Amino acid sequence: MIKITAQQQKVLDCIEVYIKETGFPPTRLEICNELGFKSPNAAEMHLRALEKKGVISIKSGSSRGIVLNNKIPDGYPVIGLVAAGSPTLATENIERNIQCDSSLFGSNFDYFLKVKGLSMIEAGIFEDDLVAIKKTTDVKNGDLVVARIGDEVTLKHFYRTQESIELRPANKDYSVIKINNSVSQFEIEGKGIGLLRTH
Amino acid sequence: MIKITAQQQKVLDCIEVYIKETGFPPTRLEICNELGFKSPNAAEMHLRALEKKGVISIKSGSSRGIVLNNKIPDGYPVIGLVAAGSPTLATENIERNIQCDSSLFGSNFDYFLKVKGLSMIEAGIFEDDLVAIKKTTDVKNGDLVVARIGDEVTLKHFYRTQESIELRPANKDYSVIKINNSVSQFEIEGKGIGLLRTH
DNA sequence: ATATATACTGTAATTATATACAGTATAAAT
DNA sequence: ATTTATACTGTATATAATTACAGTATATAT
Repeated sequence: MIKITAQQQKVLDCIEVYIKETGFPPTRLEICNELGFKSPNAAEMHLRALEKKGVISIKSGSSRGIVLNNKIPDGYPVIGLVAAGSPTLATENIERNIQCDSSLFGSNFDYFLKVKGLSMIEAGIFEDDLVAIKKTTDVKNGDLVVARIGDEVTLKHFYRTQESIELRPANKDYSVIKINNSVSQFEIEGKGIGLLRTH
Repeated sequence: MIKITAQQQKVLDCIEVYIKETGFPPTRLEICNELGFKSPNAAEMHLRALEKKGVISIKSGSSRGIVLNNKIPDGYPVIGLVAAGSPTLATENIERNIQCDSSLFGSNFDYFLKVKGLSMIEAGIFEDDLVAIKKTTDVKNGDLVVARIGDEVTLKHFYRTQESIELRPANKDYSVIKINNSVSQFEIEGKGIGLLRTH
C-alpha cells in the first residue's frame, strides 16, 4: 500500500487544482508560491517523492512535465446477474463500460448490475435496468441490496428483524427470503444507490 | 463565424493530441517537430492567429501556456416540470447539471426532466426520477413523450388513433388525455430515451 | 547506532522556452 | 494597387524552468 505524507498530499492537490484551473501543470516555483515554500528544491523533493511512490511521473527535461498517474477510469462496468456465482468484476463478466461521473448518483459506486427478472418491479426496477451498486456490507432496513446466498445472487430490499434477516421482493407474486442460522454462505455484496434505464 | 485555415486546424489538432497524450500543452518547438516546421516562429505565428480567432488563449511568459478555449459542456441540465409553461432551458429553470456522456442512453439527448406526480408509476417512472429527454416531434406509438397542452406540461405514453392522439398514463387511477381538434396549443416537446434515479 | 525518509532554505548553473526581429513568398481582401 | 492575412525559414536573446549541489533539522526504520 502506498502511503503519502500530508505535505506530499498538499503538493499533489496543488498540482491537480493548478491543472484544473489552467489546463497545464505548474512549475516548481509555482508550487512553491502556492504552498509558501521559499526554495524550488522543496517542490522538487516532493515531486521526486511522489514519483517514487508512483503517484506522478516527471518527464525529465520538459518544463511543466508533471504527469498525474491517477488515470481516470474508463467508465463503470456493467455486470450481468449470473445465475450462479457472484457478480465479480472479472473481465469475463463485464458486458460493457458506461462513461459517467462517479457522482452521478450522489455518492460513489463500483459497478452497474443488469437486472434479471421482475422481483423488484413495484419498486420501479424493471428487467434490464442497470442498478448502480456500491460495494459495502453496511446496509440499513429498506436498502436495496445485492445479496449472495450460496451461488445465488439476488437484488432485494433488506430488512433485519428480531429473529432473522429478510430479503423482500417488490412484487406480490414473489415471496420473502428469510435468512436464519440454517442458511449458510449468506453475504451482502453491496447496495443499490441509483438506477439507469434506456428506453 | 470564425473560419480557421487548414494549417491552423492542423496546429490545433496537434495541440489537442499532444495534451491528450502527455497531459500538458506542447512548446513551439514541439509543434514544429510534429508538423515538420523548421522555425519556431512558424508555430508562434499559427498560435497568434488561433488566439486572434478566439480558439486558444496564450498565457504570456508561461512555458506551454496554451489554453484551449473549446470548453467541454458542463453536463446536462435538470429541469423541473413546472406546472405552467414549457420546460425550457432558460437558466432559471435549471435545477442543476449532471455530468455524463452524451451516449449514456444510446442516442443523444438534450436535458433531464424531473418527474412530478405518479401518473407513470406502472412504467417504473417514479416521482423525482430524471427522464432524459431528446427534443423532437418525431414520436411513435408507445413512446414516452413530453407534451404541452396549453400551459400544462405532461409526461405520458403517446398513441395515435384514427380519431385523435392519446396521451396515456401508466397508472390506473389516472385517465387518458385525448387530443382532438377542440384542443388548441398541443405540442410534442420531446421524447424520453432514458431514466436516472438516485436512491 | 546508523541509515533512510521527510521537510525544508539558499544558491547557482544549465537547458528549455517564449518571443522578437529580419526575411521571402503567395493568396485574398479593400 | 495596396494592404492584410497566410505561411513559412533562420537567427538571436531574454527569461522561464529544471535541476544539481550544499546545507540544516526532525522523525522513523533497521
